[in-house]
Amino acid sequence: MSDKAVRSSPTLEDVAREAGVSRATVSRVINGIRNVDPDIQDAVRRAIAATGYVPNRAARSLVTRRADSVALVVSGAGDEDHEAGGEGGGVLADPFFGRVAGGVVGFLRPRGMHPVLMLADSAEARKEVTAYLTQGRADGAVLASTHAADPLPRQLADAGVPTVLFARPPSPMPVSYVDLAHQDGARLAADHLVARGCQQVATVTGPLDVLAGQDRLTGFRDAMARHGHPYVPTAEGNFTQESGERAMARLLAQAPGLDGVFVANDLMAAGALHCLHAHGRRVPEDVAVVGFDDSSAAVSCRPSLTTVRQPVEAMAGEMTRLLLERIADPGLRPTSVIFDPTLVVRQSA
Amino acid sequence: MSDKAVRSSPTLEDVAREAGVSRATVSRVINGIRNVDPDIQDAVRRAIAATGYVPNRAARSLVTRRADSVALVVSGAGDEDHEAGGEGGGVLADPFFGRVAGGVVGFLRPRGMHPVLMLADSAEARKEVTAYLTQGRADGAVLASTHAADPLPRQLADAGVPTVLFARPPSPMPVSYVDLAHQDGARLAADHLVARGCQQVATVTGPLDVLAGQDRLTGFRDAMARHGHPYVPTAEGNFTQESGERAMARLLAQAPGLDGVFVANDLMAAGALHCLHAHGRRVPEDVAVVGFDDSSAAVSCRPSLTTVRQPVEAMAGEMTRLLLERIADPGLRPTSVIFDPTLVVRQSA
DNA sequence: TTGAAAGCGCTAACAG
DNA sequence: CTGTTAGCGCTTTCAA
Repeated sequence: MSDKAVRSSPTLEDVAREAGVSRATVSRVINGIRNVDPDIQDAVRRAIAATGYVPNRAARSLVTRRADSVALVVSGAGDEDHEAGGEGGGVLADPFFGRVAGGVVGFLRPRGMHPVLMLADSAEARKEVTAYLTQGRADGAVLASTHAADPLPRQLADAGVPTVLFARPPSPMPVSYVDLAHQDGARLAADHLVARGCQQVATVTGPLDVLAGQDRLTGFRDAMARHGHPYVPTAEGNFTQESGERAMARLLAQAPGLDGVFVANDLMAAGALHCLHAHGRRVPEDVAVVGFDDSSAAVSCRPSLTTVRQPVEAMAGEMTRLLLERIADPGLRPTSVIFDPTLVVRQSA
Repeated sequence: MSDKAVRSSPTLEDVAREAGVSRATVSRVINGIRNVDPDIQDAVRRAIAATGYVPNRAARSLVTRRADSVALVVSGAGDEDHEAGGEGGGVLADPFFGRVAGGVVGFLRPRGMHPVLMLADSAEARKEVTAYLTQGRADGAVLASTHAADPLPRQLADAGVPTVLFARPPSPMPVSYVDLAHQDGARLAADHLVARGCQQVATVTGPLDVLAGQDRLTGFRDAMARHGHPYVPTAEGNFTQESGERAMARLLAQAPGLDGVFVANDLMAAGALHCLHAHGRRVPEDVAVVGFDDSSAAVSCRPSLTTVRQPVEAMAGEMTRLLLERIADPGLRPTSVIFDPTLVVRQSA
């Protein structure tokens, strides 16, 4: 036996000894710093392989003051579910967050990073998120909020935490974000409905206290006005399937002769489809329906949904890229990247 | 100006000076070690508040050799999607993983922890996961696999990483897991179908190379046999909605007179509903349908699904509890916890 | 019950 | 181009 037991993993010191060089040199090789003799690099690499060395992140973080990690925060404004041991499923179970997570992971993974998943749906939870970031356990955060009034973006900005948002913040603040050209998307829907000959169109809107909800409505209204339809019946939903079903019923009562409807997201559109079916209206023969998002709901509906596609994964990827950029260069000024929607034509319109 | 600029966050040293004690004492107070004079404790706490001290996790990890963090790994066996910058949305977008994530976060958050989200859907990715854990960046992993042949559980076990699986591993290995009593669930479905008077029942199975798929089938068959129906027509699906739709069509061709069907998960059941509707069969009048999982699909279907509930969030929470237990006491022998399913009656049966 | 001191493994000046 | 050296902030014996 040697002086020390074989336990624990090898350190830089061990590799250095094996390679017959100093710790510093090994460190340089590992961190890809040039100015290292190629022969020595080889020797070091061999030594690393021989010892099975893996760097100790904590030690590195301690000196670099970087966690080499980012947080993926799913946030709400409410004070809903508290610790129970099984809550929060609701928010995370939303396929939308799955897509965001997929985009974030897709970007991070090739770079050897993985996000820390945090749920911030209460004041308490938001404080924890801020504390976590402040502690330096993650170098920054990508944040997707469900509610417009979410105070977390501002909290993080104030705390000096590099942050990138999904969607423009409702009140101006110096923070980067990615978003979709919602109005353009709504216009796509309007143009399609008009092009297929709809004479009386209506719309189920999203919650109007959310920017996306507003923008999709105004975009749709403007486009319809340009097509000579200044008045568009509307009914507000809250992005859930059930609310879409109810809103559609109200629309039908309000405008029995409607032959086209733009629903501000696919989930509500699925609800609208059920309502229409229950009322004996055929889709798309009697009523054409256009959704928004191109979520999984769009393809599982019958008929499948013609919808405005939001490239969520790409947006989440870009969000992550922006974050890493800011982390690397904290002096950077906030930016925004706006993505263009596209129309996906299926059966419903 | 003092000797050093005000930059950077305060350290233990600063707190100690402020409180007029030593670093060690402050450390003891922070870590809740007894044998510290109450008065001094107060002084220290005041000093902590005054300085706004937050512990540096990296420094702590360096000495404790604990990351105080766990990984939530979503794994597959395939070698599908590679780095592209937006992939992986598929797996994570599955509401099932959302529920798992919700359960894990629900358990972890009250304890001040947050999971690192990792996707392991290629050999490359699996190596990265193993490396990450081996590096000690996380103390252990909760793992949910999509495919039965996933080699990751074994890899982690071999690497000595504390691991807890969702679902029993297909080949025996010394690892803890939580699972559902699938056969009991299938029996619940059979009993319900028989009780409501179905004479000719069939079943759409899950993929039969997956334990859950097998168990649900054998459980259903056994129960039906006990009810005097030794033969049950079956069609295999792969847990996707589309496969359920196709399998249902095959079943209809095979047994045109069927009046009851057990579908091994809700997604396929939704597909079956569409197929039945297309064939002019009313549900539940002509054909009663029972699903499995009680996922969000179950309530968004029309008619809504009577289904066997799998308490995913609770299972994920328990999985996390087991993991923390193992991390705290690595000597512990592997255990398993089996949850009981319940029947949720809605409209389809 | 408290303090002094010795590192944990790594990076980053600074010499050579 | 490489080695020496000094910590990063914290926990933890070991004495007092």
